[in-house]
Amino acid sequence: MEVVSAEVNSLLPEEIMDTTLVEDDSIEVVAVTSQHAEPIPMETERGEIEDPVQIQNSQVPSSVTDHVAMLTNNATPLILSEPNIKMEVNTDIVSKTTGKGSLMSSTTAGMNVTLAANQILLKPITEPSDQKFNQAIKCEAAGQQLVVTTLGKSRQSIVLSLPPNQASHPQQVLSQTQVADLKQIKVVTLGGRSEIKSIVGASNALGSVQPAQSQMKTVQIAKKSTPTSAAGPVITKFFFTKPVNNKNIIAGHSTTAPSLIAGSLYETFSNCVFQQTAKIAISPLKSPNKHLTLVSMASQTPNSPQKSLTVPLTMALRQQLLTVQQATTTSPAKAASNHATVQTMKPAVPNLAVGTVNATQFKTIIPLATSPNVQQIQVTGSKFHYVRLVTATTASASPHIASSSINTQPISQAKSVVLNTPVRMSVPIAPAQSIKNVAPKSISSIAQITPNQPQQRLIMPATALPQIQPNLTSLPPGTVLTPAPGTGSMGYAVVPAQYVTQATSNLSLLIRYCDCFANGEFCNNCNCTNCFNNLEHEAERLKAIKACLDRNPEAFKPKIGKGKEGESDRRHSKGCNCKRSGCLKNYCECYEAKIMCSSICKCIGCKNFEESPERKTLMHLADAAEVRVQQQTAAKTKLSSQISDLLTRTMPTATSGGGKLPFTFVTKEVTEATCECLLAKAEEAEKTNKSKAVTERMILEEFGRCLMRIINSAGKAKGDSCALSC
DNA sequence: GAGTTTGAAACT
DNA sequence: CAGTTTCAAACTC
Repeated sequence: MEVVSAEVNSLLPEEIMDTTLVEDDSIEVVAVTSQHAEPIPMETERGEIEDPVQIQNSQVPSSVTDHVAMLTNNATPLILSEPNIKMEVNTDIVSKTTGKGSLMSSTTAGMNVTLAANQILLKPITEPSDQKFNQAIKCEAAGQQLVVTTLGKSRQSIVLSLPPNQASHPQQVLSQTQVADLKQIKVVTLGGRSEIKSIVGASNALGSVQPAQSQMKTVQIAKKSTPTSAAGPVITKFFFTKPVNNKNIIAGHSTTAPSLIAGSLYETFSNCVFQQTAKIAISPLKSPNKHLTLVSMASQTPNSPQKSLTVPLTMALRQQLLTVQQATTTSPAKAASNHATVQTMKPAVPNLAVGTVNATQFKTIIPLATSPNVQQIQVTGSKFHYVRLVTATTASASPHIASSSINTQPISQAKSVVLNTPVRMSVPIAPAQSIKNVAPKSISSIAQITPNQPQQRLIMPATALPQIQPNLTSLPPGTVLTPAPGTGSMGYAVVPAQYVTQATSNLSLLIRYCDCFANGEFCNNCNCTNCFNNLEHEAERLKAIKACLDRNPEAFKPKIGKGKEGESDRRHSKGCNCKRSGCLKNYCECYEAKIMCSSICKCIGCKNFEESPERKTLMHLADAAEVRVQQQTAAKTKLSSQISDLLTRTMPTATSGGGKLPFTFVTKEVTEATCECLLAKAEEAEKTNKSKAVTERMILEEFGRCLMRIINSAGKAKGDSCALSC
C-alpha cells in the first residue's frame, strides 16, 4: 500500500474532503463483555442473538452498580443497564482494571453513568500517561489491554459500542476469538480538542444506518491479508485525530494480531474485526439524521474467513453514525462532496466507470478484492486512490456497486517501515464482508436503514505515511505501526484524517491573522515570526488554506463585494460587528472601506449610514482635511518648481556659492562697474582741485557705496531663495 | 514609541 | 448561536 503524506491528504479532491460533520454531544453508556463462548453472530444469526433481554439479565457483580460499564474476562458477560441512557461524564476517572476483572469495573463505580449492553465506556485518566498522551484509559483483562489515549487536551470519555447482538452473546464471541496473540489495544486521540466524545464501532452499522446528509471525513479499515502467526504480544492502538473544525473525530486501529483473539475486551471489541488488521475512522455527529457508517474493506485470505469479519471493532453503532449519502437526493455536484470513500492502493484493478459520481473528480471505480462492497475509485489528477465502501444493502441498490465485480485479488499492502524498535508499519485491509448486515436491532433506533435513501459511501485515505517517528505527536496521520512478531512492542495506527486536522490547525494558528495569508499572498518583508506563509512551507500553507476554506469557504474572497439589488454597489460581504466605534472609525471594516453599513451588519450604535449627521460631519471633515492636504501638496510642488527655476536663472553660481552668496555677486561686470564709479569719483575730484586726502576720501566713500549696493543685492537674492526653498 | 482600544477570526 | 480568546491594526497619549 502506498504511503501518503498528510500534505497529500490535504490535496484530496474537494468533493471528497469537503465534508460537513456534525458533532453529537451525547455520550452513551457502554458495557462490554469480555469473554464469549459463542461465535460471532452473523447476519444469518441475528434472530438468535438480538435479544436485549439477555443483556439485562446478565450477571452483575455486586460491586458494580447499574451504571457501571463492565468488561469481564470470565464467563459472565457484562452488565449493563438500560440502553440508550445518557451518562454523566467524569473525565477524571481513570478506568483501569486490575487484572482479570472487568475492563471498567470498580474504577467506574463512581461514575454516574448508565450502561448500555453493547458499549464500552472509555474514560480518560487524570494523569497523562506520558508527555505525548495527555489522556489515557487502560483496561486490562487477561493479559490484554485497551488503552485509549488522547494527545490533545481532550479529557472526555470515549464510548465504544458493541453491537447488542454481540454483547448479548458473548459466548459466541469467545468461541470465535480464541487465539489471543493480541494483547493490547490502544486508542490514541491526536486531536487537542475536547470534542472527542465517543467512538462507536459499527460492525453492523452499515446495513442498518440511516444514510445521512453529511459525509464522513475518513474511514479507514485495513486488514492484514496475511494470516497472523504465533507472534508475540501485539498491541493495537487507536488513533483519533481531531479535525480543525471540531466536527469529527477519526479513529483507527491496526494490528498484526492473529486473526483470532482470545480474551475479554478485545474479543468484545473485535470479535471479528480484529482478526484482521483494520483501521477505522469514526466521526460523531450532532444531527440526528446523520450517521456514521463504518465500513471494512478487505481482501480475503485463507486464514481469515470472511465470516469472522464484522466491522472493525464490531462495536455497535450507538451514537449517531456518520454516513455518506449518495447523490440521489442531492445534486450531482453536491453529492460528490458527500462521498466518503475508503482509500487504498490497488492500481492494477480494472476500472469501472462511475455513474452518478461527480465526473470531474471520480472517474473510475475499481472493484476491490473479495468484496463487492469495496470499490476503488480513481480520481483524475489526484495522487490518491480511493475506495468506496458500501454496505451490501446499499450496494445492491446502487448501480455503482452492481457494476463492480468481485475480485479476489488482495489489496496491496502498505509499506512497512521498520523502526529502531521492532515496530512495523502496515495497513492491512479487512474483508469487506465483515461489515455487512450485522446491525443489531437494538441499535436500530439510531441507525436504521431508510428505504430509498442514497447509497452510503466512505472515503478514506488508507495509506500509510512515509515517515514514522517514535514520537507519536509527529506521526503523520495514516501511519500504521504494528509491532514485529514476538516483540511485544506496541503498534500504532494513526488515522489519516489529516485534511482535517491538527497539523493544519496548528499551522493555521500561526498564520490565520496574517493579512498576507488572508489575502492569499505569500508573506514578504512583513514582521511575521515563524512564518509558514512562504514557499518553503508551501505544503503546510496549502493545508492551512484548505483548513481555512473548510471553516469558511469565503475566507479568501474579498470582504467588500457587490451588494444586492437596490443596495449600494459595494458592501461588506459579512457585515461588520462593531460595538463601540459607531462604525465611524477605521476599526470598522465598512468605514475603513469607505462604505456604509448595510442590513447584514450587526453593529451596535451604528452611525455609518446615509443620513447619519455624525457620518456627514465626519465626511466633511475628512473631505476638508483631504482638500487641505491636496492644497499643501500642490503648493509645495509649485514652490519647489519656482525655487528651482529662480536659482537656475538668477544664481548660476549658487551651487558653488552656498553660504557665500553675496560674494558671488562680485562678478567681472560688477567689478568693472565699481571701478568705473571709483574712477569717475577721482576725475570729479581732480576737476574741482580737491586735495589728495579729500580725493582719497571721496573714492573710498564711493567704493563703500558700491559695496553696499552689492551686499544689498546679494542679501535680497538670498532672502528670496530661502523663501522659495521653505 | 508605548500603551490602549477595537473588532475580526478562531475557538469553546 | 453566544461567549471567550487571540491577534493585529487603529488609536491615543
